[in-house]
Amino acid sequence: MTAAVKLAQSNLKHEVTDFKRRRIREEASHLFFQLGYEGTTLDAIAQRLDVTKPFLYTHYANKAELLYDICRTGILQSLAAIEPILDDSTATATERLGRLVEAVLAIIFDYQEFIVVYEREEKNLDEMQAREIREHRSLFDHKLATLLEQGRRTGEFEVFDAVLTANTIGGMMTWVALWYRAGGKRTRHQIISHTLRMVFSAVGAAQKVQSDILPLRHEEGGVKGVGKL
Amino acid sequence: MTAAVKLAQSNLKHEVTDFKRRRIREEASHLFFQLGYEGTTLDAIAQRLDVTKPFLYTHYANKAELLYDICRTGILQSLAAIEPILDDSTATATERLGRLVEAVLAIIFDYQEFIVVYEREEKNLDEMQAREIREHRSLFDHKLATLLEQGRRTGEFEVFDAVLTANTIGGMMTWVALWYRAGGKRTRHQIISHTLRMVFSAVGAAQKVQSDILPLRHEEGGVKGVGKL
DNA sequence: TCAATTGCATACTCGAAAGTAAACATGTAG
DNA sequence: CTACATGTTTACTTTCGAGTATGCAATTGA
Repeated sequence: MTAAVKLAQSNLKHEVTDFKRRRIREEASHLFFQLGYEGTTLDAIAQRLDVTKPFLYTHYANKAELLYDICRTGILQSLAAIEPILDDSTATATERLGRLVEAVLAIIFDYQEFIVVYEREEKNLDEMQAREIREHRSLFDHKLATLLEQGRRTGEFEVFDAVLTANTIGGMMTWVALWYRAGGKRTRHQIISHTLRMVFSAVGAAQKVQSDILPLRHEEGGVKGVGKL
Repeated sequence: MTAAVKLAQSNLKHEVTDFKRRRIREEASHLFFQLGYEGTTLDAIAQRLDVTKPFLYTHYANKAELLYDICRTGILQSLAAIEPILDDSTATATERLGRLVEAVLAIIFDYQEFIVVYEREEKNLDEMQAREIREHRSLFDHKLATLLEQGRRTGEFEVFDAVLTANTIGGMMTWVALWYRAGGKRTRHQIISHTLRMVFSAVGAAQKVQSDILPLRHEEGGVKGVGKL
């Protein structure tokens, strides 16, 4: 067997392995999301994947490492989504902030369970792994704060405490992950529009009126749809 | 023994009982906060209270009921804090909103662990109890949305979707509970001021400049204190 | 003084789940 | 045809923690 063929097979194998890990992450995060980390057994995860428990141990050393892989994926996806936007030096801070919010919310809708699991189950991570993930998280907040600071310098934003404001904006988006349920009263599009409003007002930015952000009609006699978003 | 004396003793006993339940709630919520619901053993709670596990069963039928008591206390404190403010018909919507934010943040600082435990561990509640607490939570959101709607009618606020905006404001405050740690870089007072800013901008309210809300000084060369709030 | 109730602890049961040892099937190189 | 590697399962161990049966000491009431 030539070296080239061996390499090709090795690559293939890694792809297969990564595919399997991805499938495990998906099913495990779904169960962690519903039942919690401690409330989910490895047998239950294995059953959803139509394999057995020892099989999982061929991909993860233990249960905590599986949780780590899930949390890591969520935060790395978010970081990957914002980096090209922040690096685009041709765009104004306002444009970048708007695109950032849209990109992060897209990730939040796609990886909601990963993100919620991280928020809720961080305490179950190994100390080392928790620290690594917290650093990624800090990096995210730092990048956002830096963008706000840039906008303040150009006069686009009116921000008094960039760190706290970045934290609030990050919190707004994470909060969406925590309450959003598909099939609720608000569409994803409405949530994105609303969040853009909130974010721009938080930084004191002049919002361009977007034709697709329409106010809801206000009916008489109270607030509609309370409690069921 | 007269009926009056019996009643007095009964009240006394209830006070003692309530005091004990309160102590149990405090220690249990502290451990649930640190280690999670499933990660905390009843033995560990008992040890912190210098009693034994069966003692806990004289006050709670099971572990889930203890969690219920904690979650219930957190949300009921929040509701109790906002009710007199919302009922004060002499105040403008703007005034009431400001007082509401201050009152809820005060509760969040005092009952932080209760609130975080509810956010993280709701899935471990019995279905009936979870529903009851969710209803209290909905009531909170509804009252806040109603206030926003009132402010919109008086022209004080510019709110396009009162339900979503109320949800965002509630989320901002809950988010504080999720990240705040005593001894961090921001004082409670700074956090309250910042949150008031964010909330008023979210509803498009004209903020009165408050002498005690001072901007942080902006130093050269980047963002300070990132990751350590 | 002596029941009876209360308040709590000691010591147990029992189920569940993480992790493992060993076997087994299937393919592949020599 | 045989030996070894790969991928997966069956069947096991072991620990741990929720919940309980029972006992005992102190207080209360007659």
